Amino acid sequence: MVRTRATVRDLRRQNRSVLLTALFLDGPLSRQQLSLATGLSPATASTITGELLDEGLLVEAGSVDSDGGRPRVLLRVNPAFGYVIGVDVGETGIKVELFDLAMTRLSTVDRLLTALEPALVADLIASGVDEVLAGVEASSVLGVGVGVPGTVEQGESAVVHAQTIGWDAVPLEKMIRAAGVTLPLLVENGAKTQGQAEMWFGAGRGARHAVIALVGSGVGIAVVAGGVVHRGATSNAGEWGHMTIAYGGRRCRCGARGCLEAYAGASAVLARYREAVRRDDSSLDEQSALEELLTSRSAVARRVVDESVGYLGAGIANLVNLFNPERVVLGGWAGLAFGAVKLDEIVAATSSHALRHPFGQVRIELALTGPDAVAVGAATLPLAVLLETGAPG
Amino acid sequence: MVRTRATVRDLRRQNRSVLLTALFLDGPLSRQQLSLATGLSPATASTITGELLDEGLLVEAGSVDSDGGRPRVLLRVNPAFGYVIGVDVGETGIKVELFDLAMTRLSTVDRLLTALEPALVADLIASGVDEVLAGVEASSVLGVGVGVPGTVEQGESAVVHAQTIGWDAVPLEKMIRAAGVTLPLLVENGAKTQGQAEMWFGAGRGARHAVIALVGSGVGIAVVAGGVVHRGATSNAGEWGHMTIAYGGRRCRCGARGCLEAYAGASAVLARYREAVRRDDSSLDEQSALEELLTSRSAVARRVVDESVGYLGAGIANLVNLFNPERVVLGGWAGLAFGAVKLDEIVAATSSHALRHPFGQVRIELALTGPDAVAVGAATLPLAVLLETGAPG
DNA sequence: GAGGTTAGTTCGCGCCTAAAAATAAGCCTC
DNA sequence: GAGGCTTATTTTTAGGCGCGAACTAACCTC
Repeated sequence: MVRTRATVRDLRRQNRSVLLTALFLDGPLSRQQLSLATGLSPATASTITGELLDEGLLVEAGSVDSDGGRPRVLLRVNPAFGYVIGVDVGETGIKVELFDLAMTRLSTVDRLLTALEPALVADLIASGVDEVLAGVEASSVLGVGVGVPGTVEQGESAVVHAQTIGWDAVPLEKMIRAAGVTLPLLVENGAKTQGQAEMWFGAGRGARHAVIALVGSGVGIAVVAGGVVHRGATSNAGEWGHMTIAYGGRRCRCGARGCLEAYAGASAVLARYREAVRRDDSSLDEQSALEELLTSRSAVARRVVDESVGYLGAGIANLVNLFNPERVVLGGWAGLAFGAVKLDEIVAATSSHALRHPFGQVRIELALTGPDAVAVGAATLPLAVLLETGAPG
Repeated sequence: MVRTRATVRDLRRQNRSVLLTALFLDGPLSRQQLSLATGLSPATASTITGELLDEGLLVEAGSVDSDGGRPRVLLRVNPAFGYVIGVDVGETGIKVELFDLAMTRLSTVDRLLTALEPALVADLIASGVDEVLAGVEASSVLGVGVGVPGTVEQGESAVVHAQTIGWDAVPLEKMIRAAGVTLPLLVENGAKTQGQAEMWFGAGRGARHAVIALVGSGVGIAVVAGGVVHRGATSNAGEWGHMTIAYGGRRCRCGARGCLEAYAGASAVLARYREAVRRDDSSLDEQSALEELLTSRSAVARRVVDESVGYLGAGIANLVNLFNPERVVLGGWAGLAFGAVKLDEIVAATSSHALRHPFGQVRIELALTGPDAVAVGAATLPLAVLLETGAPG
C-alpha cells in the first residue's frame, strides 16, 4: 500500500536508485544494457548515468564489442567514491572494518571486550572507527553500520534490548555519538546484518523471500519478505529462538519452557548430551565440544544429535509454514557444523513437520558466510541507504 | 527496496491512489484537509479531485462552515460509482454478496454445497454472481473477490491447494471463468480475506503490523506487515495451524505430530475432552459442544479448557515473537467463544511464552467481525485494486 | 456593503521521461 | 581506404506533472 504522495523530484530519485542498484548488483553494464534492465528509455539512462559520472559515483570500466556497431562502454559503481564501515559487537570482542564501495575489505581492527558494558562498547567502537579511518578522508565515509546482539528498537535514535546480556533499553546510538563518532550511524541486530550479508553475497542471492536461520550457542533468524528485511512494529521480529516447540518442555534461559533454543542451540545440545552421559565434560569450548559430539560414534551421542536434528527441523518447518520462503539458509557456527554432516537429515526432519505445499517451494541451503559476516552485513547498511536514495548524503 | 523505474504518469497514478485511499478510509474530507493529510499541495489536490469528480469516482458530500471564511466542500468516494462482489466458499455452502463502494451490502445469495467439488463450486459461484447482478449494470462492477479454504497460489491464474478437502492444484480461477464469469476475478485464501475485513473495518483498524488469528475447527492466520498482507513466495504464508508446538505430541490430520491445530482448534479441543471423559458425545454440533464445554463447571472440562488456553497462548506467543505485531486480533467462531470468557487467561498464557519486549509492544484484542466477514473481505480485494491504482479498469 | 477570512482555482515555472532524430564509433565490403 | 552498414549514445523536442504565487469564490462580521 502506497502511503505518501510523490513529486517530480521523487521520479529522479527513484530512477537513480534503480539504476545504481542494477549497476551495483549486476556488475558493469553498458548504458544500453541498463536501459533494458531497468526499463528506462535510452535517453533517460544516458542522462542519469551522465549525472552519476559527473558526481563521481560511477566510472567507466572498459568497453565491449557490439557485433558490427559502436562498442558499448561499460559502467560500474566507483569503488573509490566512498567508504563504509561495519562494526560487529560480539560477546567477546568488537570488530571494526573499513570497506570501499565494492565491499573490498581495506582494514580491520579487533578489540577484546573484558565486559559487555555499554559505555565501554561505545568507546571501543569510537576508537576503532578512528583507527580504521587512518589515512582516509572522513567526509568520504558514507556511514557506520553496527551489528549488535539483542533487538534494536529503531526510533529517533536506536535503542538496544538484550535480555540475556543484561542490556535493558541501552541508547547505544546516542552513546556512540557521545563517544565521538560524527558519521551517520546505523545500528541493527547482528543476526539481521549477517542475514543481509548472506542475501547480498551468500546463499540468499536473488531470493525475494528468504529466511536466514542462524544457529550458534543460541538461535536467531533474519526474515526477508519481498526483498526487504522484516522488522515488525518495533524491530523485534524474528525471535525464533524462543518459539515454543515442545510445550511444557525444558526450561529456557528466557524463563519460559520448551523454547527452540533450549533444544537446538549449541549450548542446549551440549547440555542435553552432558545430562545423558551424566558427565560434566565442559573442559572444551563449545565449538570443539560440538565438533566432537557430531563425529562421535557413541550411541548416546548419535541419539542426542538425531534428536537435535529433529527439533531443528521442526523449528525450520515452522518458519516454512509461516513465511513460505523460497529459500532457507542455515548458518551460524553450529548451524554450519550440523549442516556439514546432517543437512539431508535436517531437510527430512523439516519435511516431516512442514505442510507439503510450502515445503515443496523451498530450497534449504547452507550459508556461505560465517559469523564473521556480521561486520560485512553491518557495512552494507549505509550502502543500502546509498542505493535506495540514489545519492550520497 | 524499489525495483522498477518510474515515469511521469506514475506520479499521477500514485497521487490519485494516495488521495482516493485517504478519502475512502477517513470519510468525507475537504480538499484542504486532503492537502494536509496527503502532503500534496492545495493546487494538486484540487486538480486531482477535479479529475476524480469528473470521472464520477468522487461526489460532493455537503459542506462545513469554516469560521469566518468560505465553507469547505466535503468530498467522498461515490458509493454508486460501481460495485464489488465478495464470494465466501465455505465447507458447507457458498455465499455471494454485492456491495457498493461504501461497502454497503446490497444483496446476498446463499447456496448449499452438497459436495466440495471444484466444478460444482465454480458453477455455483457463476450462477450466484449472475443472481446478485440482477438489475445492476455488469460494466459497473469492479470485480469479484473469492475467499476459499486452503492456500491460493497466485500466478498467471489462481490455483488452490487445500490438502484437507482434497483440492490439489485446482485451477479455480480458470474454472470460474469457464463457468461464465467475465468480471475481474481475485481469488484468495478465506482467512486472509477475513483478516482484510478485520483490518479495514474491525479490530485491526489503523495497525500497520498486525496478526489476525482465526480459530475455528482448525486455525489459521493473516499476517499484515507494514500495511500489506504477507503472502510469501507462493502465497502459502501463514500456515499457523500446522506449526509444531508440542514436539512429538498428538497426531494431526496433516500427518505430522504436535501441530497447534491438534491442540487449540475446536475439533481438537472437543476431541481431547471426549478422550478425557471417555464418552463420545458427538450428538451436538461443534459450536454448541464448545459452548457447553466452556460453561461447564466440571473439573475435567475446566482442565481441558485451561490446557487449551495454554496451547493457544503459546501459539500466539510464537507469532508475537516472530512477527512483532502491534496488535493481535483473535477471531474465528471458536476464538471468539474462547475469548469471550477467557481473554485474560489467553493474554496471560501468551505473556508466559513470549519474550518480554515484543510482548510489551502488542495489544491482544477480540475480532469485531465473525466468519461471515469472509465475503466482506473478499469484496475488498477489487476495492483495494481500485485504491492502489487510483483508477478503475 | 465594506473589509476580513478561509477555501479553492489558475497560471507560469522548473523538472521529468519518452520518442524521434542526430551523431559517434566501430565493422565490412569492394 | 572510402562508402555503407550496424549499433550505441547524445541531442532535440514534446508532453506531463507538482508546486508556489497570484487570483477568485464564498462565506462572516460590523
